[in-house]
Amino acid sequence: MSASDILKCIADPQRLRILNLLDAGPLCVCHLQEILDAPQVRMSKQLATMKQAGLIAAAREGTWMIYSLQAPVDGLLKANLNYLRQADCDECNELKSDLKAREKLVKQLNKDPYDCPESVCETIGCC
Amino acid sequence: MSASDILKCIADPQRLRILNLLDAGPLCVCHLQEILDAPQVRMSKQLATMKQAGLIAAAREGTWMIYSLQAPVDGLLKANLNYLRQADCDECNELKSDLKAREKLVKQLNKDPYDCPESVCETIGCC
DNA sequence: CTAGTATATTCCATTGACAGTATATACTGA
DNA sequence: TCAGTATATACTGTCAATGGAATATACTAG
Repeated sequence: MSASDILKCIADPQRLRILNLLDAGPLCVCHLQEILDAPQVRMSKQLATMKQAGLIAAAREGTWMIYSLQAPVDGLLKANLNYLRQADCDECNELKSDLKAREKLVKQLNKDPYDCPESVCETIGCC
Repeated sequence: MSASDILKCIADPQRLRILNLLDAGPLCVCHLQEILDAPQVRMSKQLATMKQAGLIAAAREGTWMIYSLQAPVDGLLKANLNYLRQADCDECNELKSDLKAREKLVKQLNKDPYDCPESVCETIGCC
């Protein structure tokens, strides 16, 4: 996995948003879909791409798949996320609001624990 | 010019090498060709791409074109160059050796001042 | 075993990036 | 004006990325 390959992953707006969200903690596919308002196929394929690239890891919990950044988190990815989250541009602001949407979703799941299996809640820390 | 567009520029190995070299100071097309061992067409087109992206600037000196990083240097680009130059990977090491090749070239031009017009020498600091 | 839910994969079409060849442009010096 | 050098652009073919529709898989609950 070369630096260029990692940068190509990051260079896609939606993949970047996914990586940004996962950096705040694991999430399952359906929650990513919801936050990013993306169709299932696209999400699944982008996740597959990044998994192949070694940037993220998947773990099954029943019928759900939980994705997280592959540990140890790639330094180049981390450097870019750090930069973009403190910078001021359209895409950077979107990353910030995505993180807020994530918070909101987690709180909502806290109220409605039946929305996801208990083991999932433990993993993503929502309930 | 979005963050993704800039990342797409950086994500190409040869464009990255060009940006890395220009970060050490301006260079003309023929010198870039020489250091990167790339045909003229390819070099010219990649430079055009990055110029359109607003990452680099061009200045004519007679028949020569001198390229430099567009000031102020884009923060995202800088962050990536900084990271990659201190990291340890194949591409990172190539960036380091490119900088050495640049040094060598400048010294060589110092000895052979007729290789390039005087105004060029002043700009790139070779003679 | 069946139905249902969550996710992945296959197939197909479209678009975009990139390379190379040939040609054009911009400039210099005689 | 002409020849030569440095660089840019147009044209064309090829290959990779991306998206959507349909389908397949993996799992759970009954």
